[in-house]
Amino acid sequence: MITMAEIARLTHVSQPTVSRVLNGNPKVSPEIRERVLACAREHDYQLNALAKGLKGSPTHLLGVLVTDIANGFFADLTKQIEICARERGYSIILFNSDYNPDNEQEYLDVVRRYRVDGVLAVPIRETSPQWYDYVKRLDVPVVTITRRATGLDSFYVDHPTAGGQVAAYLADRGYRRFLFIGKEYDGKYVGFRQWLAEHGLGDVVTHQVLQNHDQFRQALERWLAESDLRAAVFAGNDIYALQVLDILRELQISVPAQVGVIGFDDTFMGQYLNPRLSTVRQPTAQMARQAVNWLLDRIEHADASLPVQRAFSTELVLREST
Amino acid sequence: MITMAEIARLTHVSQPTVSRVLNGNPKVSPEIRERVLACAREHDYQLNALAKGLKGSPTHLLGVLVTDIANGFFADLTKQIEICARERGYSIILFNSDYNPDNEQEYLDVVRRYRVDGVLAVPIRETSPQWYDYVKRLDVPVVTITRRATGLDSFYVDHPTAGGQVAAYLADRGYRRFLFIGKEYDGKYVGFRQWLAEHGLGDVVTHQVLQNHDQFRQALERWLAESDLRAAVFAGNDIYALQVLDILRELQISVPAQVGVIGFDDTFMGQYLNPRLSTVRQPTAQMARQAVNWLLDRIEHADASLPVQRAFSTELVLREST
DNA sequence: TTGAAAGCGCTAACAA
DNA sequence: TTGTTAGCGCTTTCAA
Repeated sequence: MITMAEIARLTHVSQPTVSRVLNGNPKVSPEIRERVLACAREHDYQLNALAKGLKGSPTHLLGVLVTDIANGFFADLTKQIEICARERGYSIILFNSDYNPDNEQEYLDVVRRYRVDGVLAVPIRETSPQWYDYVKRLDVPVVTITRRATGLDSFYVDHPTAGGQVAAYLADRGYRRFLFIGKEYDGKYVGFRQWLAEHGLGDVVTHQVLQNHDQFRQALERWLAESDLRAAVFAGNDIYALQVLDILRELQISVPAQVGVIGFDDTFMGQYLNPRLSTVRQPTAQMARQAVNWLLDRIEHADASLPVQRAFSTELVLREST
Repeated sequence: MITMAEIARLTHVSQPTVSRVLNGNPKVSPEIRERVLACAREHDYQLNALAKGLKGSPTHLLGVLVTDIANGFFADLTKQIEICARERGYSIILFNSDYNPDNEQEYLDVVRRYRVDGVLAVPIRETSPQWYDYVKRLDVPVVTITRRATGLDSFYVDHPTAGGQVAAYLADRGYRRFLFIGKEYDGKYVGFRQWLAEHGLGDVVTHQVLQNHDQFRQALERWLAESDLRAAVFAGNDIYALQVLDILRELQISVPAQVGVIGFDDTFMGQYLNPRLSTVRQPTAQMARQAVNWLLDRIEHADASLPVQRAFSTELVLREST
């Protein structure tokens, strides 16, 4: 690959002059500019971003850390991030933590090696001191996305609030027993439970982790048999909801007539499912766009203002399943 | 961020000695090694990959170019690529071409700027001379994945063959009219049509591009009204299939009783749809793994053997929709 | 076994 | 307006 020095030799100018031309510095004579540009074009010159970055100038690389790119929601988020970053001239290094904190930590090291200008992350344990400490030790800005991390720039939807929103809706809709699919400490479940408790429904809610089909089918069957109050399932994400719908069909339980189902994330497929899935929409594109722009502003203006905590509101998307 | 020179100063050795220690060169005295390692650990040293890459040594960066990361199939593929690359110590720069050849070309330039060691790509126009020429001009190995590109390393499933496989299955299943959803030049459609033509069914097959719901619904309705031969829809990917199922439900046409539907890719959701989706499985993980390993072997052993064309076979996954 | 010196390709400061 | 020089952090000779 041809270098500036080489072009300089071929066009009989100094190498810094080539640099000036290629960087659009106005104070070069038109003839030299022409000669250099022609030569660069002819030899298909490409800047060596490594050499440039070495001199301390920005690498225009962003680290993007997500938990699981195969999940449609994060795939979509990543896509938005990539589009937005590209618009501003940045490329992204992608890393998948797979919900493993060791991977997460390793990645933050890798990211430093490549001297990325900043990091966008969906952290695993956003509230843990380790995450906070680790981020604080990095020498580049880090923005947390989709989760709220105290003391760090965060662009997120408030999961407890969203959980409460779902509870209110389901209760209003006449449901009187509730099953949440996901981890007990999931913010959505916390807010869901809390709303129900505050409205006298605290003893009719439980949760279940979805591990595999059979285990879950049994658990669901058992739960349904326990009572004949009108029941609703709140799935922690649309993928769980999809699986719940499938099992209910196996059990020949009709949705929403016998059991209501609501998901979370409003992934693409939800609108086409049978029955169409009620769910909670996160403003993915907006969140991604604002997070990227905020990060890049911090980078480009060496902005050291206080961390922002930007909460986005969720929106109930009501379709056929509730 | 601390540098080798800094560590050298602190430990009273020369900077190259620090380099030796950090690179595990055996010929350094144990005491020095200890001192240097301790200092590096204490100051949380991280190699500057840019400086290293500048010296011509590998960057351990791979460019990954996909058409649409938001499509579950490519999200899955990317995930597998990332896992496999990380196992061998490489990080990936991700690009989304969005089926736009301009983006594609731009990315190949960006990738050169960062001096990636190699590229894995899902090209848009894998058979076009432009793609071939562009790849040939790059000075790093490029491996084409999921598509077959003549003259270049390719790890793919043969789409025409898969299309033929689908045709044979549908015909055998008693279907007598066929609609393919996708572009006319799609390899799957080519093979599909060819098989049908060879078996006297060439005049009962057509195709339709899915642009938006209404346009497609009308087209589908019209097509269904044209004849009452037993009809099947072959969707170019599972996402199309999902939409076809939805429209058929709107039209109150039962699947598979009145119309059969088969998808392509075997994305995760297919097994949970109602009805469960028949589809064609690509061996994603295997394809990704072999492609990455092949690419890395080329890189690491400066292997300049002839291009390989590795075709993977697809597998019909028969569920409820046909 | 260790150090000195050079150089990768670029930007930035300073001179001319 | 252009060139000279230095230096970013590292690896790689070559000497000692």
